Amino acid sequence: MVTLKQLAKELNVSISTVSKALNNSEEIGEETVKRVKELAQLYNYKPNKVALSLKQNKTKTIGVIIPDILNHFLAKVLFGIEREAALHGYNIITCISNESLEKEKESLQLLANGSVDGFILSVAKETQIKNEVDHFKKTISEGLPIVMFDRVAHDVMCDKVIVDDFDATYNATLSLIEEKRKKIAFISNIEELSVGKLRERGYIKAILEHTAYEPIVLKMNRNKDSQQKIKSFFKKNKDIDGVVSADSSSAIIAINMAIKLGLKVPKDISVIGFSSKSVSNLSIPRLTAIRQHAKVIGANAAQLLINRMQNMSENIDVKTKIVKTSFVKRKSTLR
Amino acid sequence: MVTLKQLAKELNVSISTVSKALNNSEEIGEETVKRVKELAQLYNYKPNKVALSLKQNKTKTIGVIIPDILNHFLAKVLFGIEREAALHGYNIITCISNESLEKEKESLQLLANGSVDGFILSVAKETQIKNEVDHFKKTISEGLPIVMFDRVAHDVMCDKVIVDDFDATYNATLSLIEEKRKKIAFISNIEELSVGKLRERGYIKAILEHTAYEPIVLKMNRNKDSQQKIKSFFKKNKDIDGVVSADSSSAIIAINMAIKLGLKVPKDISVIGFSSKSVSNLSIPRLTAIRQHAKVIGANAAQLLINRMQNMSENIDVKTKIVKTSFVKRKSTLR
DNA sequence: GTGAAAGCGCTAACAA
DNA sequence: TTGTTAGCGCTTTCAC
Repeated sequence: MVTLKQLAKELNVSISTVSKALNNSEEIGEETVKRVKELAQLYNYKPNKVALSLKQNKTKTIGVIIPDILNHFLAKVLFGIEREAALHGYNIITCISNESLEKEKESLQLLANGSVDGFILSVAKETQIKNEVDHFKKTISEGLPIVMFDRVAHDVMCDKVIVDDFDATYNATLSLIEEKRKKIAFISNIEELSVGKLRERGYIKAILEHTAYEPIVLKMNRNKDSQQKIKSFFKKNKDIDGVVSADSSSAIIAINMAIKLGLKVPKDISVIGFSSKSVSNLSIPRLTAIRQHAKVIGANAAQLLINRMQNMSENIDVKTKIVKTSFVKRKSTLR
Repeated sequence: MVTLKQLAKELNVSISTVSKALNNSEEIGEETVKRVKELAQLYNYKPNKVALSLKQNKTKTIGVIIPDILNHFLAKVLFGIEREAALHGYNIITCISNESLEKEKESLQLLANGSVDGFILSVAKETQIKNEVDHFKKTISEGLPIVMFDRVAHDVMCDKVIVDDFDATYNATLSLIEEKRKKIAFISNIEELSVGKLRERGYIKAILEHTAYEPIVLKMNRNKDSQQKIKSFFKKNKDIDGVVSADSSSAIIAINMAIKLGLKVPKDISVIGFSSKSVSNLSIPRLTAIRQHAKVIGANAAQLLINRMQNMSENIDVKTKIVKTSFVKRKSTLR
């Protein structure tokens, strides 16, 4: 990489002249500016990012800590973050906590050394289970703002972007009740997560508000054999005619299993799941889905963070932004 | 963040003494080292990464340019890269080209300003179609090594990690022929990509080597209605009893559509697709799959790059590493 | 055993 | 209009 120094030498002017010329300072003569710019162009000069960061004490880089990049929802949020960040001239450094508290702490530590100006993260499963938040608080106290999305730590004062999980499953369950479904089950493989709990509660509330209904819940471990679990569940709980699923894959499997067991979807059984478009399209009939607008969540998180970073002096109150889900009627439900 | 300067002031010693003490230099007295370390600990001192990078002229950061983070395979490679990089103390800056040549160029440009020490990337679709490679060559000539994976530009001299796509579909097709399938079709929604072409050729070769077989190919646009396309395809080409799919989602849809059309899988029709475990589990029966070992690919790419970066002086020959696919027999084929 | 000084690449206040 | 200088945080050579 060419440096100002080299350009200056070749042009027989001082470094600061070159710097000013390239930054369109009024101070420098037209002729000089022209000469400098031409040479810079020729050598494809780019100001060294590291030197700039050191000088200006900010990196224009956001640290993103994601629990699981293979989770489609989280990947999509990352996409939204990246796009919004790029729009504002920010880069993102991605760390994957792999749902581990230790790795999460480590990543936070590692990047809090001047590598980034702030963080966007979703809390790791282990962290949520153990309910640890000190590492977040410490980072914030060091002057690095955090924005949390989806899985948030309520005890930490910071900006947050969340989904109306509770309302979403509540409404989804209501809609199945309106379809006159009699036995509505809830399937989840994320019960340990804050969002998993909220989704379950939304379902429970809708069920308990209606006499003649009672909760039927299947909780699975993410890595276990879902097909078998769902099959036994269907066999054990005869006549289930409605399913609300907290994730996408179990919803797809539920549809396929129902068909396999000789049921017609949605004639005999309706299925609703949290899902993105691409996954909803995998089943026949297509899955009626609760969409979370992951990209919007990512974009919002990035906006909140960038806004906070650019106004570090003012002490803005922390915001919690709720991105509403939408209900996308496809073919796995009656209405 | 505390700096050496502040520590030095508080301890009434010089900056260099503090620096040396923290780096366990032999020069510094035991007592001093102890005092320094204690205060550093107290203030949670971390050496400023940016200053280090400037000083040492390397960032310990890898730029990763991914065409599409929502592609499960690519996301998984990213996971592999991140893990391997972290193991060696490297961070990754992620850019998403969104399959666009322009964005790819831009990202390369943007990070080639000292932000990263090298790149790992998979070539964007548009880039492959237009067959542009100058931006890669330019980056390399600026002293920033590139490692390409999966979708590579053959005209660029750099390390590469690829999959044995050709052999994989060739063998998959053979295995269907051995099952005594009579009409074997190939379904692809990635025909524009280098890997898509290779996969198709592998299939074609196997078919042409056997008289009594002829190629039946369905090419789809990624964003169009795959369910409808596959349905028409099945209806138009009666008696298809074997499917090799270049991607995972069309394989899953093919299984579901076959069932929907009254066929038994795998009794009446076998389906094989490129797929990861999690997606293969979505269909009933589970998809027999060609696994690409995405994480291994990512890890290999990271290793190649780190190795090259750490031996920039020596002029090592470029390597192309082939990560072999494995054939995972599940329930959508007879054998 | 400790400190002063230079230098990585850049910007900006100040001097000429 | 142009140049000199200091300084961002750190390491390292060379004096003391």
